[in-house]
Amino acid sequence: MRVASRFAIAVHVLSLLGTDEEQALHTSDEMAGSIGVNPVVVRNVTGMLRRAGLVRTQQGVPGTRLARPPAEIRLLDVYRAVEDDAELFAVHPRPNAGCPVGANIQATLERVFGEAQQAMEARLGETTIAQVVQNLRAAPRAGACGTLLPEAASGN
Amino acid sequence: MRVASRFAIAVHVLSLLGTDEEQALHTSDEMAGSIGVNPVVVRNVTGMLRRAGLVRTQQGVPGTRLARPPAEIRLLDVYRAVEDDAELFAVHPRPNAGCPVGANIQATLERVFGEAQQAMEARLGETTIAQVVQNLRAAPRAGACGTLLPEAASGN
DNA sequence: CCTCCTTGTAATTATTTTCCTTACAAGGGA
DNA sequence: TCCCTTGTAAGGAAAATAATTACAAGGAGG
Repeated sequence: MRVASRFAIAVHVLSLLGTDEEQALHTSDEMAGSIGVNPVVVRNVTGMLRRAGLVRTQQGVPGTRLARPPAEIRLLDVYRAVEDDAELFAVHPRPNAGCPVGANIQATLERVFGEAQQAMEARLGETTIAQVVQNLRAAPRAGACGTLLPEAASGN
Repeated sequence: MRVASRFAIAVHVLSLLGTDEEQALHTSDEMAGSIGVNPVVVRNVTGMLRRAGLVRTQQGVPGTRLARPPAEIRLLDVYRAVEDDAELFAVHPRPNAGCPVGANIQATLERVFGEAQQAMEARLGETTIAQVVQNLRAAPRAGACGTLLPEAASGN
């Protein structure tokens, strides 16, 4: 459990928007019911997605909609939208500069860790929201998200 | 900053052990001086590395040494030793099962996120401690780790 | 114009992780 | 036996994450 669940929530939001393009009205309350979190969390995530140009929202106007087709939204775009430029690996901050290892370990680790993170991000770049939606449809279950009970968000 | 710096510390430890195989005596205090952390942290990390079969330590006997050559220790081995089977990505725990998206999102996310994590781990599997040590030597600086002042760990 | 609904965002609190430190038992070597 | 080490539990500080409250900003419809 390292990458904040904000990323998973963002993918969930985009999946909701991508399942029925332009059809249903997706408010933060409605989506919060499907995700199981507080509506404010959804609004914070949609705000990040909006600043990244992935969705369109407007203050005062109910609903969130995709800014482009699901096939053109890669999970990497979503990741960067909600995680910004966060480093995946932490490096200890105070190695001893008087030691040959300590003096150079940070630069070396940043390089090696950066390569690993790039590999992860490259994989995220190969999957789109459209593929996620297709995967969700492959194992569908009945129910409508718009008729959720509020308790769904707080109940355990 | 998601993966705990424990991983970076573990790589640092193994780099120290790998720079001068079998030569110097590497106690937890001495390594803690190079890393800039409390010796207990080092002992906890070496304990995990020992249980993973990467180093040899013995209660009562000073020093830690590698259990196999640096070229045969991949960063992936180190990662697994200190992070165990931790999931890199968090998934929101309470999606609404009554919604088609909410009912299937967890399985889908676990698959997609798992692929991304695998890509990252695969990259870690391509780098060895020997390579890290070689990289450290490419930009050496004077100094000896064994003569460190204790303040190095707490000072800023 | 006014009311009602929404979104946007700041601020607070709670919960969980991570990190640092103290303390001490366990154990080998001189 | 003494002195050093490692191993580990336990406490607490600090940071990150999550959940919630509160309210300003703003469009839609009457």
